[in-house]
Amino acid sequence: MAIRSRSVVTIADVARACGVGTMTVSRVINGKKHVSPEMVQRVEEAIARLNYQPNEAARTLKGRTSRTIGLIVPSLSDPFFSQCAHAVQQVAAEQGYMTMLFACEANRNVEAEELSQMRSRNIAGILIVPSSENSLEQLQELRRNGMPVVMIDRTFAGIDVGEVMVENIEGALRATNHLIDHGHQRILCVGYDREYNSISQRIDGFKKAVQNASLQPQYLLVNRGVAIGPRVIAALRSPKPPTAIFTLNNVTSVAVLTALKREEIRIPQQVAIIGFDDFDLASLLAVPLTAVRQPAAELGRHATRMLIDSLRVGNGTGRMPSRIVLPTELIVRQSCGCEPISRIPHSK
Amino acid sequence: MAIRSRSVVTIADVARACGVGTMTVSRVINGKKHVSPEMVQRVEEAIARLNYQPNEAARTLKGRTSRTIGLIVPSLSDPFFSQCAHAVQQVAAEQGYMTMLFACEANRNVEAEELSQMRSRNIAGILIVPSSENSLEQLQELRRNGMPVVMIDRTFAGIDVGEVMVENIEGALRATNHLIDHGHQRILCVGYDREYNSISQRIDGFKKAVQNASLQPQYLLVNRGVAIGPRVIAALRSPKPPTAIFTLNNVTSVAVLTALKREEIRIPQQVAIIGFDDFDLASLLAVPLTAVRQPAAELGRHATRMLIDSLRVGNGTGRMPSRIVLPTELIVRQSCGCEPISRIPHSK
DNA sequence: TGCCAATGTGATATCGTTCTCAAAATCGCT
DNA sequence: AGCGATTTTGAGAACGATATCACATTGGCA
Repeated sequence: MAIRSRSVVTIADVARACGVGTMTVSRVINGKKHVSPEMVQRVEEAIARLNYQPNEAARTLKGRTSRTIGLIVPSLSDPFFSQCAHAVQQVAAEQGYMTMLFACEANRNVEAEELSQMRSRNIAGILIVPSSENSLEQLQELRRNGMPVVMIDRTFAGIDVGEVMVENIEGALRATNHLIDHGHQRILCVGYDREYNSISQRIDGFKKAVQNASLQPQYLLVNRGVAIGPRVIAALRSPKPPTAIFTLNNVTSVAVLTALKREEIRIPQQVAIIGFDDFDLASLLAVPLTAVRQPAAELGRHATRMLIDSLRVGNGTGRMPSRIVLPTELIVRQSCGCEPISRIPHSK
Repeated sequence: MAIRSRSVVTIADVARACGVGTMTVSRVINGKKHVSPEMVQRVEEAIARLNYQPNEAARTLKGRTSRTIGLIVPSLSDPFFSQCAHAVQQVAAEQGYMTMLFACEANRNVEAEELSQMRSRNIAGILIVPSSENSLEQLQELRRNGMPVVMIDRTFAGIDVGEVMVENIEGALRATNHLIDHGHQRILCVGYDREYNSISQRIDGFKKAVQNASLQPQYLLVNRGVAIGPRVIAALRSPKPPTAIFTLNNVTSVAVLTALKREEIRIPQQVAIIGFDDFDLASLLAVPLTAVRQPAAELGRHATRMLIDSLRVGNGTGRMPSRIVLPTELIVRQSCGCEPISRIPHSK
């Protein structure tokens, strides 16, 4: 025979304990004006004594918006996303917001379902690393209803959301140039097909660098789900094989490295490699990987601040004009053929 | 002049559209009995047409509990935790629960703050990888009020929460034995001091194996915040240096590997190493790391199921009797001195 | 036929908070 | 002293959903 007693202390209890009305207590809690100092003290004492905590559900119901932001990422197994999520959660917490976490596994249905959940839960705003164009319409609908939205890492055209990106073109350009500087003439760009504009931009950067050097760009772009390793090996066994590889993201780098290891192809002697997206263990690899570092945590931080700012000023229906683009950094290690030296910060 | 219109459609709107009372609509939504089939159809149509979604805040306020679980992890940068978090989120979503994510950075104040947030948000239950004993009292208080709690990876005595652990003792024993089988006589156990019982158990397993072989256990246990790399190097330069190292967790392994690399100490020739806790890139390292694999995702899955089960049956005030212990697996690679062979599954 | 049970439906109270508005008290100024 | 302006306070109505209870309507069965 369970007696449910969770969170029994209500604002009314506090009010009664002080012999005042609930409104007075409410005003004290919310730091409003028009309360006498002594009253503030008396109420605060009672709150502490009774261990009172406001019921967020009631507040949300009344105020129409919870102090909660939703974060949708494709997955947490990719350190890029988990670092980003981590930063989001931290900044949000600092600002008094909770983070509702969603990992959609790049599944459009899941993403859609999650967005719909957001609506019913009076989420204050949405941070999303969008996985597919399919949710676009739903996001637009949410925007129309005044929901602030910030896209991280990737964006889609035609929707007025906040955007926090990295300098993909410049980063890819810089990386490719580095390979060219090493004397490579046949460079293979490996990754998933132009799913997102971030990937597109990286491909564009690669192309630009290669063409600037009057070389022929080579591509190996596959669809999600296709094993990329064997394709790379095949390319390396073709008549005029690439002497260097530029991988478009984290998972691609790992896939390629794994394949190269299995086939015992030596880096950088037989093939050099630079990856877009750095990761913690890159320096401990058999051949430490030269990589374009994306400031994952920074991305998350900026996005969260942007979102919360727009929450504060506007009532949500305002536009989301902002766009932040963060620089990348080329971390030179040995997979490109360099002796390990230094970091080359990247600026325009 | 913004007109706020978010989520205007209420249950009353649906009721009006059907010319019925709100209770009828509510009954349809919640699949209760006592509604005629035609009415169900009519209401469901209206719901779809109006794109109605129930307001969770209102439901929570009335029902006293939200369909939301809280997850507290020390950090997301450790892949062990992020994999775990990922699994939690997935299982929860399948069961219709949302996941509120918290990363406490092993900061006791943050953890406390987060727990108190949980209370005010009518969280249905808590999953926690506890960071310190400090929150124990608070957790106990929550338990007393009927909040289901499941601890993951670590537990503390004297509190009746659900527990999902791995076989730490057996895993450490197995790993240490493997080193002993390689002929090592002086094995150093490296890690952070007995902060958690999971670490304690690993140390116990190590000790047991070493003593079974009539060897002297050697320890290098530091407090959090102390750089572990230099200490290891110092130990290796002592008169009778260890010939093998057993690291107690992920971050320790990485710290040690980094130090060994910097000092150009060769693995496994100069020192062999086995780590507790495997990670994705372990096989791509300069010397692929032999490690005890913990089923991080499984841990998260089991914990989530346990929590949600206890949510369903009890009204929360029941006891949380369960304890699940999952097996580990020794992944043999080359850092132990083996040629790369196979996985040795671990069973009692 | 009469009566109890089961079914379908809606009016109303309630959850805990904040908003609106009005009343009371205080102050400043002519 | 008089009067408007300001501060301090509280009563009551929301917010949107569900629980409770009451009221019809049906059906089964003696």
